[in-house]
Amino acid sequence: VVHYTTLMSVLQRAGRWEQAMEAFEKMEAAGVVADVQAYNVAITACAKGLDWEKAWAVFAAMRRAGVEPSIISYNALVSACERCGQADRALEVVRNMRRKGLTPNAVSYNTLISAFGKAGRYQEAVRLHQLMGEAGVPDDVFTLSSLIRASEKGGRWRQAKLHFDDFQQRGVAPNTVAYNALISALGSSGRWQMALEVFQAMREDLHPSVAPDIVTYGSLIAALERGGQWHRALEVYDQMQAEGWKANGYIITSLLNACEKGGQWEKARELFGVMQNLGMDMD
RNA sequence: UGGCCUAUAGA
Repeated sequence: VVHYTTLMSVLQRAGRWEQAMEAFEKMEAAGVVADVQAYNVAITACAKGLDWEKAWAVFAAMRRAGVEPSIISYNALVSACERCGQADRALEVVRNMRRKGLTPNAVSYNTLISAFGKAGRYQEAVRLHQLMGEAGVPDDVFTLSSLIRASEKGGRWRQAKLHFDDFQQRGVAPNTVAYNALISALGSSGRWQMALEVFQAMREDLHPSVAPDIVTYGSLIAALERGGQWHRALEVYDQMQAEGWKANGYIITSLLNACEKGGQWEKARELFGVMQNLGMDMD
């Protein structure tokens, strides 16, 4: 069982969720009895495949087999709902969890907050955060990035910044993802100057867990593109390369859009060449 | 500490 579960875990993390499910079926066909962890990985694989119904089916099969779902099983099911845009169903799963005597933990709350944020239901996301505190479950950096993302949906860049500052003041140190989310939220609202400021603050942050990554640059370049700042976008691109980062599809597309808006056809042509060297499709 | 759950970028 451990070998199968390890294999499934690796496949699912590599995005090969279909193969992970095949391994699960092969395991059962081979007469190996699945344990909780094996079921949990299977549910996660379904979640990655954006198939909450299949996740639900695996969960039901687990119960039928007499295997007690753990809090992780429930959380994995909540995650499946979250990924499929089923916020209300996610909440229902957490209610079922409580009914079984399991207490929702930080992962449960964070996933719910993310689900409501993705659904554009900011107020409910904030309400869940409040309930989390009342339940004595400490919020963390996952909560923070989920709340920032929830703010971004409705163009609430001020709220995004407030969440960021609030967490920081309470001693929850932002990490790379939290900074990235904030840069993205500011960019969506057209606040490219502030996005640049946050990027600067990020570089000055002493914590080792806040090093800019490829998503940071993607978010910042997108923010500049939206603001019509093609020249600054290209500057950031140069800086990124100087630090050893290789462009990906997100970056190139944003830069192409930026150049197009600015009428920079020469630059766009260069980027086209880069894209082809990277073996990307040009659609 | 051999296997399981949550957050961030473009079109």
